[in-house]
Amino acid sequence: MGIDNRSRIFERGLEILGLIANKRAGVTVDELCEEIRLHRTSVYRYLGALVREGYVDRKNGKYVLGTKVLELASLFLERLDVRETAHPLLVELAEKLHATVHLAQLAGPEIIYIDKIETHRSLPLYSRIGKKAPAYCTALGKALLAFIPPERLQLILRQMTFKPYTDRTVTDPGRFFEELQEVKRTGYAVDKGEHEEGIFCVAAPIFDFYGEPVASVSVTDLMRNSLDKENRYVKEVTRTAWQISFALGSKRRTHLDGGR
Amino acid sequence: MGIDNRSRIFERGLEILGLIANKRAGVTVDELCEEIRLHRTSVYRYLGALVREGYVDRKNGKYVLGTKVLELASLFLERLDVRETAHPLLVELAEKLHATVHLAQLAGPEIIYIDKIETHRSLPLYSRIGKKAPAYCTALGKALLAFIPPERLQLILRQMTFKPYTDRTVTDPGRFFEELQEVKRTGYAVDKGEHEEGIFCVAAPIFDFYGEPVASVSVTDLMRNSLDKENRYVKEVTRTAWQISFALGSKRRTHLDGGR
DNA sequence: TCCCATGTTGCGAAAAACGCTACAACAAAG
DNA sequence: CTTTGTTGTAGCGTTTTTCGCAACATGGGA
Repeated sequence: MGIDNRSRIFERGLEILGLIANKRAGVTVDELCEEIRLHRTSVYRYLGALVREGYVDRKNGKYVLGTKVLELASLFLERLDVRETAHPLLVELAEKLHATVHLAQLAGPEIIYIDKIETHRSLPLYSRIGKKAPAYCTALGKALLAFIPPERLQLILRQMTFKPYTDRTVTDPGRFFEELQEVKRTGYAVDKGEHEEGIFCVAAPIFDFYGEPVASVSVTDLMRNSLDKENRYVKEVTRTAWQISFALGSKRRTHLDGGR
Repeated sequence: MGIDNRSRIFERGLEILGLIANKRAGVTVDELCEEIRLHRTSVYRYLGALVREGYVDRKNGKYVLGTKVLELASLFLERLDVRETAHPLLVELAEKLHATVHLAQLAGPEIIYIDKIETHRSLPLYSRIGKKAPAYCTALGKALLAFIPPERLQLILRQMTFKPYTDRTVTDPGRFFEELQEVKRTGYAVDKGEHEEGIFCVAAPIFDFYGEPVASVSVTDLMRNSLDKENRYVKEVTRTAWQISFALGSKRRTHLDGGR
């Protein structure tokens, strides 16, 4: 952490950019002079650089943010990989709960695991990074399906065949759809041995900058668990999912918010 | 047009920010030194300011864009009333045509996407909000260039380099100018695989209260389409553009009316 | 251990910014 | 039609800041 005050001019320039950003209606040169206590001439020179580089535009004699900031933000988002962002938080979650944690994306009517964190106590499971599993009988899948746009959901439902993996697997489309509504309402999904016998999962969706569900995170344990433990899983998984969403720049405040 | 080279330091700082933005994997101090031919010490001081203000973060010893750029971009988008006004109408258009819809602004000789609506059937495209594309080979760009004041057009034309993206890209300035006249006459622009191979676009300009073209709206599809479908796209896109213009208080009755 | 890459600090020479004045272009007011 | 005010440029002496050098930490990896 370099606490080096020695690039004052550049810092002041950035400060001016920040000031302009925070005035939605635009700002005049004199207002800027007032705020940073500089001579008009000097402010013009900062503005010249900002305008030349595209960070600031002139609109009806006032200065407003330019398109360059959008361009940078797009590059910032491009670099943001859900997996990279999520990983440390997933490790933290796995360690806190002493259980296996998964990260998955939708791939048609299936999910694909894109990350997996095991702890010393974790169970031998079917999953592996890159492996696929059906979406309709996994918590990870349901957490995602519940939040995608209705048209896309319909499309995916049509591609699905509800094959029973265990005697708890939901195979009735109507009942499945109802379950998704419940997931949408509560913000998390569960799987009680619907895919693998005796395996219990809780999952929550992760939203990106645009409010779109891009991945989901889950914790896995044996089914013979107390209600207390189950509640703790729900709480921690949703918390982690929310943290990841936040790190991705999501604007959602709760799972009930609409996208965008 | 302030041609005042006198804020070199600030400008150089912004240049450094731009360099960092364009390296997705992050950049080291020495790489930056190389690029701008400055001593390592100085670069550190610029970076110090950028990190302090949140424009840049350190990630594994490399420097990458920070969250501040996202923050500014969201403020930028918030200020755009075109976008807010247009959004519901764009969604409607996308649903009606089952195709991807874009909203863009001019940014010098390029366009920048400020909104994008996808449907379940939409194509995987290169675009993203905040991303830029050349104006001369996109329908969105041509729809805007055709309606800006001649002096401004001349200025922008001088900044353009006509690089061929596909073998259909128009690279002759004279022919391009003629095409703009045609766009001005008909009120809409098309792009038949001039930017992305096999991609077809129709765009129409949006005018604000003062009759100035402030944005354009487009619909995108594959090129293998019937003339009927093409005509439908033209009709619907221009209709939506007019609705948005109207909502912005545009006084134009047709695209042939003069501005102001 | 030494080495090399990475990051921090002190200081003088050199360069840039600051802010003064002056001035042009334009609009609104008198 | 002049006056007054606003907005943006330009030149230049003075003052402040930066630049780049060298020296100095730090902290792995061969």
